[in-house]
Amino acid sequence: MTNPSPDSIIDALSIDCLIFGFKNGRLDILLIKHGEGISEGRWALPGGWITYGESVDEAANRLLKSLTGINNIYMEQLKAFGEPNRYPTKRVVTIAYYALVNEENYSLIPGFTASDAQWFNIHEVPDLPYDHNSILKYGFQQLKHYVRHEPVGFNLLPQKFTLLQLQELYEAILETRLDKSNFRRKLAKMKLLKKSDEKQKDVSHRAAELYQFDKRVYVTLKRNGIDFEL
Amino acid sequence: MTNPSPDSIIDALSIDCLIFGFKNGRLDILLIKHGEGISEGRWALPGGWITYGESVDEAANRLLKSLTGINNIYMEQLKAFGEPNRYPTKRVVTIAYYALVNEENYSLIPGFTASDAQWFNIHEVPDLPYDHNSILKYGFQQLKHYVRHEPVGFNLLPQKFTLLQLQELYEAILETRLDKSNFRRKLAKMKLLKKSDEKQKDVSHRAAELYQFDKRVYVTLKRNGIDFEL
DNA sequence: TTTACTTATAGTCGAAATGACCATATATTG
DNA sequence: CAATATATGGTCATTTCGACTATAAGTAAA
Repeated sequence: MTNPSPDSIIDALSIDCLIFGFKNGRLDILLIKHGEGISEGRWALPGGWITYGESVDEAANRLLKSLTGINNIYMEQLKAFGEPNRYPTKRVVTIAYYALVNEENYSLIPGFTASDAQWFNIHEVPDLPYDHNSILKYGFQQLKHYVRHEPVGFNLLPQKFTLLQLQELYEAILETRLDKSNFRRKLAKMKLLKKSDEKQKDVSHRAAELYQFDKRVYVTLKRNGIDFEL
Repeated sequence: MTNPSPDSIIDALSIDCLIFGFKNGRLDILLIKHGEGISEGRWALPGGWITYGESVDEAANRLLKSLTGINNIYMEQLKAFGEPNRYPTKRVVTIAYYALVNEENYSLIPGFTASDAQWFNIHEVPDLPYDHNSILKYGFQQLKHYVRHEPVGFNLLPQKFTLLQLQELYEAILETRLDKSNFRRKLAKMKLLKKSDEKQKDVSHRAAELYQFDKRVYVTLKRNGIDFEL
C-alpha cells in the first residue's frame, strides 16, 4: 500500500451477508425486505455500511444482528465485489460474508432498516437489487467447494443430530444423492463425531443415535483442512 | 446492503498484492520499496488506492503493473483486511490479491511510488509496515490449501517444463518432500499434462521430457476443483 | 573406454480406501 | 402380526496409496 492521494477515495464500503439456512433437508438463504431508501420494499441480502472504529468482521456481525436478530454466529469472508457500477447512485464496494446455520436455532427479528426478514428456498430466490443475485450465485458455488475441504457446515446442525441429518445437509448443498453406508464410513474415519448418550425420539421407526462434534478434532481439521470427497 | 447514512464512510479502500514467485526450487515474495510518504524507504507489499471508474480487479492489476512492471497476470482475491487501526493515520480497509508466477518470465521495473522492486525469499522477509507481515503469513497459509484443491500453480512454470520442476514447485509451497514416482502417478491420473515433442537440453544427465498443460482440462478442473492430496 | 554419478522413468506389492451392493436390527402403524 | 420405515453393519471386487526397487540414458571424471 502506498500513500494517500486526493483522488483515491471511494464513496463507501459495505457488507453483505449470505446466511445459508438448513431445515428439513432443504437449503435456504436469508433475505430482508428493505424498509426505506432507494430499494424500499424489495428483498435483498442483509447488509449495510461499515463504520469507523469497528473491524470488518465486527461490522458484519453488527449488521446481521440488527437487521435479522441473528447473533453470535461464525461468518467467514467470501469475497469483495467492486464493479464500478454495481450500485446505482455512487461508488460502493461490498465485502460479502457467508455462514451456514440451522434455521431452527434462530428466530428472525427484523430491525434497523429492515421491515421483514425471511428464509427463501435457495432455488426460489426473487429478483434482488444491485448485484445481489450474482453474489448469491457465486457464494452458493463456493459453498459446494468449501464443504468438501473444510469441516464447515458442522455448526449448522442441532447440538445433537443423527447421521442422516448430516447426510441430508451434504446432499442439499452438493445437490446430489449419497450412499448412506459409505457416508458413515467416511465420517467414522475422520473421528470428528462422538456418540452422545441419547437417542432420537418421537419417530415412527427405529430411533437413531444422536451424535456430537468433537471440538478438539474440529479445530484441528479447521486449521489443516480436510479432504471430504463424497 | 441498505441505504447511505452520513456516518457510514471510511477513509479509503486499498489493494495489496501478494505475488509469489518461483525460481530454482525456491519460493519468493515480491516487495517494493516505498519511494515517498510515511513509510518511505521501507519494503512493503505492492499496493495502493482504488479509484473511481475501475473495478477492484482492475485496480489490482493497474497497481501491480505501475509499481513493479508485472503485467497481465492472473491474480485472485485473497481476503479483505479491515482492523480499525491497521493503518496509522486513518481508517483504511485493504483487499489483498495473490498470484503465483515464474520469476524468470518477468523483469521487475519499479515505478509510480516505488523506488525499488525485488524478490525476497519467503523465509527471509523484512519487517513490513502496517499489517503486511500478517497478510503475508495468512496468504502463504492459504496458498498451501489452494494448491491441493485447485490447479493453481500451473501457470507459474515455463510453457514447457519437466515433471521434476513441477514437483519442486509443490515441495516449495508445501514445504515437504514428495515421492517422485507417486507424484507422477497422481499427475497422470489427472490427465492435465500433455507431453510436448521436446526434451530438456544442456543438462549433465539424462534429459527429461518437457510437458505442457492441456488448456481444456485445466479450465474444467478450475471450475470443479481438484483433489490433489500429496 | 570404463566407471561413477545424476536424473528419468517404469514397475512391484502389501495396505488402505472406494463404490456399489446386501443383510439384519429396531422401531411404528394399521 | 404384517407392512414399512429407518438404522446400522457387512461384503467384495476394484482402485488408489505409500514406500520401495529396478532399469534407462545421459554426462563427467578416471
